[in-house]
Amino acid sequence: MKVTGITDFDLAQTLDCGQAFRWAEQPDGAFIGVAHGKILTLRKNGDELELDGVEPSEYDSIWKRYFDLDMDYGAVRTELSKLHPILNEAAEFAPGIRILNQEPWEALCSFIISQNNNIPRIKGIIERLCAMCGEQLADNMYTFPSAEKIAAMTAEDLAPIRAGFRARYIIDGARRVADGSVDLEKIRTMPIDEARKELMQITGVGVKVADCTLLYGLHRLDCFPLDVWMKRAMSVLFPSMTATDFGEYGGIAQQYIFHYSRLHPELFE
DNA sequence: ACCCAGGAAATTC
DNA sequence: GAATTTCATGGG
Repeated sequence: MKVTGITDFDLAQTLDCGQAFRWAEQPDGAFIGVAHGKILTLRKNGDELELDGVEPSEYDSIWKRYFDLDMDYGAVRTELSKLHPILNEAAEFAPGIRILNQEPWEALCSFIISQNNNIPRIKGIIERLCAMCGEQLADNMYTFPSAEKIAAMTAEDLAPIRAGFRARYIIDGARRVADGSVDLEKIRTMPIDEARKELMQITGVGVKVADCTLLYGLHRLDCFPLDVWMKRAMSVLFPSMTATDFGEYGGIAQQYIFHYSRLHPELFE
């Protein structure tokens, strides 16, 4: 199906800005990925979004929310741009970024894998994890494995995905999610400090991984994850500001700044 | 050989 | 308690 009137949405900016790891750009500019247990192929032409093989009912129940298409990012950008001229520049650099509503366990697991790691290798580990434990949908296409499936495994079982020291963190996270001692849907509506504390029960989850889980998996848009890039950006570009100064949509500001910084490394030499 | 990567745990001071 | 080291793996 095709949806028209889509503004403030660019596939490359949104799907390749470091918030999600399972989308691949095709030579013709389409993006193919797996989410919610389904393969999806996307194309964008002007304000028209094309979703291969998707019925309107599925768009309404899954994909509209996944891509956060009900939120007015133009209005958010206008407000954020008032906070700082460099934030305005970062937002104008990639105005088509949206914060996805990823599945909470996938976000948690992905950002556990992300620690002290680089993005190409994060993607490789995740794809090997999906191939080993997920359900096959097509050639080389697998669902993201459930926490229950991974909870039944050991760190040695995961050795082939080459996650290194993160393997035992993945398993601890899976076990806690599977047995309910970490309840991601309860965490969704908790006060932010309490939510963070709950996630940090998991071995291998500190403040940064917790914040990424909250922002990308539970859509807590006030979370402002500080990784090495963001710490550099804050000290060099925003020395007068702190994370909380960016307000209720700070997570969106964070994504503009992260993406802008990553594509302008010369700013930090 | 060395340094770094969307960090956090383990150890030491 | 705060500062430092270690943890696998792979690429530049």
